[in-house]
Amino acid sequence: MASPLTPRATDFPRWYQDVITQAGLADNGPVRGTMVIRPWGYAIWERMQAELDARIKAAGAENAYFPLFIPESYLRREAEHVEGFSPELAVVTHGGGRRLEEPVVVRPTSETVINSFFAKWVQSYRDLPLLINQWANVVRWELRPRLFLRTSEFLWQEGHTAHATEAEARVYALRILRDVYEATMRDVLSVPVLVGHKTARERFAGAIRTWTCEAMMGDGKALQMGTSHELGQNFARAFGIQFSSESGTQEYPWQTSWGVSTRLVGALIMAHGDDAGLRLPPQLAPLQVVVLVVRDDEGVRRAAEEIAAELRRTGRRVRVDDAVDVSFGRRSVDWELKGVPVRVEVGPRELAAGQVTVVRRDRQEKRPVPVGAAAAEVRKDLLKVAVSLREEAAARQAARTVAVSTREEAAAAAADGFAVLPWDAVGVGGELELAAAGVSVRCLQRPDGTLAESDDEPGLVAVVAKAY
RNA sequence: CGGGGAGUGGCGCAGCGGUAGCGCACCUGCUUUGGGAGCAGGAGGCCGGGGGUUCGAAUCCCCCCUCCCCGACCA
Repeated sequence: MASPLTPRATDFPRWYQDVITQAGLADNGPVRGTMVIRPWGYAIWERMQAELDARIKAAGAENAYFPLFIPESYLRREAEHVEGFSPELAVVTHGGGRRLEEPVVVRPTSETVINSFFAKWVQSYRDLPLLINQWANVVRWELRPRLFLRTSEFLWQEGHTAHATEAEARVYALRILRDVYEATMRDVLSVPVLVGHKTARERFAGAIRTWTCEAMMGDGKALQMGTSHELGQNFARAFGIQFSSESGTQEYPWQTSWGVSTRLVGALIMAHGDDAGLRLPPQLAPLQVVVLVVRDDEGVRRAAEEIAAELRRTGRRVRVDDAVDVSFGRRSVDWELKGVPVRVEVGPRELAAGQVTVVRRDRQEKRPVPVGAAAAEVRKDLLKVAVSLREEAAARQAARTVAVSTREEAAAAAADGFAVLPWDAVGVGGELELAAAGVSVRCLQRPDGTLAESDDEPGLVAVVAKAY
């Protein structure tokens, strides 16, 4: 039987769709661009949420919830913001069987509603900083949807903060970028990312500065995984947020906003998946270990249960697959598609020799392990999988990143990887030229990969790639 | 919105004037079970919609609808 997946080298986008279907991650919804997230996919998202939520709270933000419906007039208050979002708004014109006097938009993001309340809540410098996060769905009507990567409705987290000074806002935006986003991507998703500055062209509508986490996918294309924005005083002015300073003057606060979405699930698939399916880092895997009963046998079942029980006692997420009426091959393939990091095969033959077989999903190598040592070996393997997935992704990124010096070279090199060149060699005009070639400036950094103070700092380099 | 394709059981497709079929999946039974098992039996389809041509239309003609792919926007 052939693989249920199109090989990545044959057609990467199709492979991506195949993985989502075969691993049971999601289905298309009935309305174009909408997505049904199935249990296996949702469990992965829930774990991402939990990890992000803990880090967001550690950074001092509190969760709250704001309404789905926003008065259309709110969007218009910030000029760039409306302009940026108008093309993708879903607008509700009728409610309760009547035409609404003022249409309401389904939130594409919540800057406007949240800031209208910040105006009410912020009176004094003592009310600052105000650090709010919300988990919600948002709608941005998409012409070319792709499951998890670009859907008309998606789930995300959006943080919104107000600070007394520009410097404090900047520090907070960067703290979220590094301590929450970059750390989660690296340590939880096992996806190494480039952090950098967005160019004016790629900046969030209404922001004065946008920071980004960009990762390289299995086909060499870039994916924007998360952004953190400095909003300056734009929204504060638009929504009349003012506070009395210590010296008694009325001031506008400096704000930030930041978000990551279910797109992270797409990133995980494309960063780690192989021709056998998904490869999940143990930190996110709904099941970390499957103990597979190879053949129906009393002793085999007992041994499998014992290994599973020991792993559960030490906090691992384990399932015993004893569906022996389904062929061994079928079950192996299914768990590989789903990306379970480690599989233990228990069969009568090896058990007679006092052994079981342990298979790491990332390498697909089988090795015999004494029954008594199985649980301990599995625990070690789980740690190794997390590291090796990250290292593999980092190695790919390093191997497919080249330094170039002209826009022509950058466009060519970005065909299947990242091109790095002096930002001076691109410039605002050069970005249009690159766009015509199907590539874009993903971010600006200092040559050593660190973050620049601003996008006009001298000597910056541009990372150029094809983007999702 | 510009260019290109396609609509036929759950999914993927064939059939292109004679009244609908294949693969996978599904159901039942038996045999299997160490890498997507085999055999036998079975269920499931206003052939996208409307109109026309014809003795007869999934098939030919006209109109409409929808979806997919490629371009400009995008977490």
